[in-house]
Order: sequence, then C-alpha cells, then structure tokens
Amino acid sequence: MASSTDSSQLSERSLYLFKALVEHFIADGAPVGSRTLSKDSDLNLSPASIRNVMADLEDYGLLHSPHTSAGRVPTAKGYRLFVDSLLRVNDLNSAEVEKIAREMAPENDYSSLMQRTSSMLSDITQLAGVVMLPRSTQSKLQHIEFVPLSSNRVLVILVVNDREVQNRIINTDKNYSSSELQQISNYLNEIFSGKDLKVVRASILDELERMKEEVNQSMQSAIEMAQTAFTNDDTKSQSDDLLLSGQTNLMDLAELSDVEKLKKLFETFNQKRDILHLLEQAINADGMQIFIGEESGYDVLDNCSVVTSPYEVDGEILGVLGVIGPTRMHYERVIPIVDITAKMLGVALNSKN
Amino acid sequence: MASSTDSSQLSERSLYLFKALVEHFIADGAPVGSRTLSKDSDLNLSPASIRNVMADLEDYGLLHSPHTSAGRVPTAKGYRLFVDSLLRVNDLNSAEVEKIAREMAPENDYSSLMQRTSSMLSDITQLAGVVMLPRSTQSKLQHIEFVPLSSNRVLVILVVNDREVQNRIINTDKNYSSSELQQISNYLNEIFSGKDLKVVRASILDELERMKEEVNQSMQSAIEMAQTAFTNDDTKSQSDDLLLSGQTNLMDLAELSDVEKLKKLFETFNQKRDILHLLEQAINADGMQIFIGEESGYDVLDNCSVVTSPYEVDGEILGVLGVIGPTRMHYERVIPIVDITAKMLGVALNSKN
DNA sequence: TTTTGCACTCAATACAGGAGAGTGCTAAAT
DNA sequence: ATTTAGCACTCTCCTGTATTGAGTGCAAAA
Repeated sequence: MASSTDSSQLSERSLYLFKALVEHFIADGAPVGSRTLSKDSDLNLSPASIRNVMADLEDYGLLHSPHTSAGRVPTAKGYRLFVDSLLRVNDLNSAEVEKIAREMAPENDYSSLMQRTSSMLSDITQLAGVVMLPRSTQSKLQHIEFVPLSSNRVLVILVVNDREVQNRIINTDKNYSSSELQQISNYLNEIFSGKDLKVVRASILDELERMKEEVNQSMQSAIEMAQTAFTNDDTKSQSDDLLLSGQTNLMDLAELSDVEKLKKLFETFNQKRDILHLLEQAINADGMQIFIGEESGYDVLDNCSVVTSPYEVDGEILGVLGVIGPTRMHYERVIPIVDITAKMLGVALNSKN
Repeated sequence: MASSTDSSQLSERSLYLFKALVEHFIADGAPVGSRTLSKDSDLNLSPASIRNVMADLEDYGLLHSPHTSAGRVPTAKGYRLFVDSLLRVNDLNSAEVEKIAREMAPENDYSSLMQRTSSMLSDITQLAGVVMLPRSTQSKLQHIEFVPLSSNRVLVILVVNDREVQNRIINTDKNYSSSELQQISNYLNEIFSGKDLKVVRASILDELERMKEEVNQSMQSAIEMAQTAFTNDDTKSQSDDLLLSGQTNLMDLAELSDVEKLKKLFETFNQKRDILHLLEQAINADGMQIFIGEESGYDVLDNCSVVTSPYEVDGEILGVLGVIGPTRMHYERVIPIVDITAKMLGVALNSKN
C-alpha cells in the first residue's frame, strides 16, 4: 500500500479533527467546513489551518468534497477508521436496557420471541432491524407426526430443536388409515428422535436398504414416507429464515430520499437473498461486524451500514442479528444496542431449554 | 339530493365525453384539456363546445381542475360513475388466464397457495396484491397432538380445516411423559375431531364438569390441558391473516411520489389493521367491491383504489382478495383479473377437500 | 507553523420574462 | 338553439440572470 493510504501516519491532531468532523457530520448530515470545525473543536485553530489538515485527510482518502465549495464528508474508508479506532461507545441507560429485557420476556414462544427481537431493534434504533434465524443444518429432530388428510394426502409435522415446527403435505401411493400412520410415527420417533436432521436423512437411505431383506411391509412404507418427508426439507427455510422490520424507518432518511434508490433497497429486502448472504459472512467472522457502504459488496447498500452481532447459546453460534441504516448513523448508540440484544437473545433462548 | 349531483340528468354526449376523458387520463396521467379531447373523440366538436360540456361535468362534481389552466381530472365521484356505469371490462387473453391457472397449481400446500395468489396478483397487475385468509371462526378441528418439551412445557399442535397448522407452547403443572401425552391426544382426537373449534371450546367446559364425578384422573388432566391449549386461540391469527405483496410496485407511481405519503401508506400496510377492516367490509357486501379514494374512509388511501372480490368454496365465502393501486388504474384490466383469481382460488381450495 | 488576505468556485435562491396550455365569456355563424 | 371563433386572462413551467453565502486553495505575512 502507498503511504498515502496508511492512516497510522496521521498526527494526533489530524485524527482529533477528523473525529470531530465525523461526529459533527453524523449529528448534522450536512457537509462540514473549516469554519464550523474551527469553532466547534477545542483546539484554537483558524479555519485556514483546519483547511490544511482537511486537505491532508482528503489525500489519505478519509474525506471527500461533494463539490468545490461544500464542506467535507467522510468516505467509507473514513467511517472505517472512525468505528475501528476513534469511536467511543456509549453505555446504554438503564431504561433502554430494561426495555430490551422486557421484550425478551420468556413467556414468548420461539417464533414470537424472534419477531419481537427484530421489531424491538428497529424500534429502539429507529432503523431497520434484522434477525437471521438459526440455520436448519444444525437441527435436531424432536418429533415426527403424520396426520391423514383426504384422498392419499398426508400432513407431515416435524418438531425440530425443541421449538420449531415445520409442516408439509405429501402425496402417498395408498390411503393410510389413522392408526397405520400412528404406527409409522411411533416407529420413526423411536429410531430417529433426538438425531440431527442431516444424520436422519442419511440414515433413511441405509435403512431403506436394510429393509428390503426383512419382511415387515408396514415399516418399509414408513421409511419410504419419511424419505419423501425429508427430501425437500430446506425449500421453505431458505426464504423464511430472515425477520426484517422497520423498513419504513429508512424512508425519512435524507440520503435515501431518491425514490428510485429506495425502491431498489426495498426490493432487496423483499428478496432477502442478498441480505442473507451478507449476514452469512457475518456469522463466520465471529464477533460484532460492521459493513460500511460499498464494503458490503451490494451496491443497493451504497450509503448504508449494517451492524451485526452473532447470538449464541452454550458457546454455539445460532445466528446473527443487527440493524441496517445509513452510513451516517449513531454508531456509538447502535453498536451497544446490537451487542446487548445479541447477548440477551442468547440468554432468552438458553432459558427455553 | 340536489339536481346538480344527479348524474342521470347528463346527456348521452356528456357521458360519452366524460368516459373518453377518464380513459384518456387513466392512460396518460396528465390532466386532459378541451383541445386534446376534441381531437381524441370521434364526435367532431370544437374545443369550445367541449369546454361547455366539461364545465357542466364539473358542476355535477365529476371533474375537477387542479388549477385554472390545467386540464380536468376525474374526482372520486367521477371514478365511481365511471366504474359503475361506463366501464366496459376487457376479456383477459388466454395467456394471462393460463398464467393465473399455473400459479394455482394444486401441488402447492395451503399456505403457499395463498402466498402465491397474493404475489401473482401483484405481479400480473403491477400493483399491490392482497389476500385475506379465511377467518378462523368457521374452522373445524382435524387433529390435536401434544409433544413433550423439557421441564413442564408441552408443544400443542392443532391441525385445522384439513390444511392449516397452528402450534403453541403451554406450561403444565406436572411433567407429562411422552406416552401420557399420547394417551391424552388419542382421547381428545376421539371426542373432538371433526368438530368446530367454537364447539370444542364450549364442550371442554362441560366435559370438565362431567369429569369431576368420574374417577379417571388422566382424562381429567387431558381436558385441563385442552382448555389451556384452546383459550388464547385467536391471538396469533389476528395479525397474521393478511398476505400483502408487491408493495414496492406502488413506489413508482407518480401520484405517490411524495415520500411522506408513501411512508404513511407503507406503515398502514405493516399494521395491516386498517386494511383488514376495509376487507371485512368487502366480505359482507358480497360480490366484487371497489373502494375509490376517500370512499374507503382511510385517508392514507387518499388517491388509491382497492378492488376486491370474495372467494368461496361450496357457496360459502371464505375470505377476500384483491389489489391496491392508484385511483388512476386500469380498471378494465384489473377487475377481470381480480374476479377470475377469486374464482380460481375457490376452485383450487375446493380440490383440496 | 499558523494565520491573514484574497481570488475563485460552486450551489442555492430569488426574480423576471416568455412560452404554452387551457379556461371562460361574448359575439358571430350555422 | 347550438356550435364555433375570437380574445383576454390565468396559471404553470422553463430559462436566464443576478446575488448571496459557504467554502476552498494559495501565497504572503506573522
């Protein structure tokens, strides 16, 4: 890297002024000029001196002028430096912590707990909240049940991970009676209950092989049904494991006043796919993660930042949650909120076991 | 009513011109003036004559001038007259009918069928689609199942109406074993299966009374559990029985370019409550229903129209579906689409029984 | 090294004028 | 009795121009 991009070479004073500028911009939203900064900062420097410093900062790629006679605005790289090295995170006041805790009250069932977490995030930050649900890969089968519907159609109910209920309808060759299905359920629960879904799926094939040699016809059909039930397992979860809320909060942000951009952003939210990919990156790099503007790689998120934190139970990462807002967001507030929410969600989920 | 509001007094020619004006405006979106209309209509009239007619129409409250020298625009009352008396509905071309039919393919399970219907509506009309799910009041219990979770918590699964699966977690006094729960399930299924949920809820209390005299302890706890399971039955469905899609389609409509209005509209969508109320009106007045602008009573829907149609199975109305768009929409296209979609959804649901 | 002074750039705002579209009214034409 | 032509008028929208104000960069002074 060229030295002009190595921000460690900046003087104490430059960094101080840079920090002041970013904070000012986050508060105001307007490009900030030398005069403003001169009055605002404690160092008694004239606008001209500040201009010199700002010119340096611009060379380092931390600032940018929208046009010759506007003030300066932080670049994505500038924000990066700011959140990584300069930012001092606020403590949350107890009222806010309490509010978060209240939403996590244990009387909620699993899905409404997640839903509440998402909308609480958006509510408290006034940005868009997002919660990625635990991936079904690491899911343990708790219980399976078959319910007969009319004419060769059977409803399969899977209880997974002590909480999540999945259901789908399958078509069968013959018309099973209620008691036959009961028998099949019992059998499957006996051998598969408590096992990982992946393992179950694998075992089914083995079992099917083994069955051929034995006589028990009904058990064989049990296995065949189970196979059908488990095959297209992931189809549903793919689109449904992301809870977004408070999108409308983003509508009164000045940086998104362009209806075209807004539309694209909302369509990205609706598809969920891109957001999901982004969050999957965040789940791997563990710990709090902040994507700033273009960094995310999705140009719809051009002047947006995404602040995420994984949540875990028993040291195992289950998923990621966070907020999406403008790059110009109050990081010092948002970061601790996301952080504590992730921790408390972990606790709440733990108490459900 | 004063004669000035009785549009039946208008001459044939006035109505013809009015129709032409509305059609022109729907196509163009720009206020239409006398000159344009003169060239556009087959009657060979000079702009001046048309001006006279338009002045009359304005007196009747059917037209309105944004300002002195713009053309005229239909009022809500104007649209009402238009859709009620003047509109000629197009037949759908077979490609579109086929597209609708394809989305309704019977291999979909219940919830994805509804979801697809909603997004198909928005897709084909390029407006927002909405499907109101059947109200749970008229629902028959098909099957009930209890699954033990850890520490005095039991997962209750209800299968309702051959298709819908509800589940919730209840806390119990004692720790039931799997086989105990199985026994309870069996007992409840035997006596309640096939009955209406309302009836079930009522019977439970009776049963509880009767039980006191008998000895069978386990059956008593069955009833007690059932009571817990059924009490707060409707909580979930209240917010969850409305499927909206394609909201983003509304974002590039000129009449909603104001971000403030758009935001309010989207928030109304998110709450769902108002939309639900509106659709409940539509379910009572059976047949196709069109709310135009202010008529709906909700001022967020100020320059929006809502076109709805109930869908039914075996002559019984299950719910309502439709689209939401600008008052300036292509009614002649939207109306038959909503109409046929409602009919085909009825058929699709019927084939599931 | 910092500050002062100065010329310069650019966006935003306000204002004036003209073009275009459309109206309403009156008088003439059919 | 309608319809049309003529005309004055109104309003929006666009365009050009001038002004202001915020901010910059640079060179020379402190």
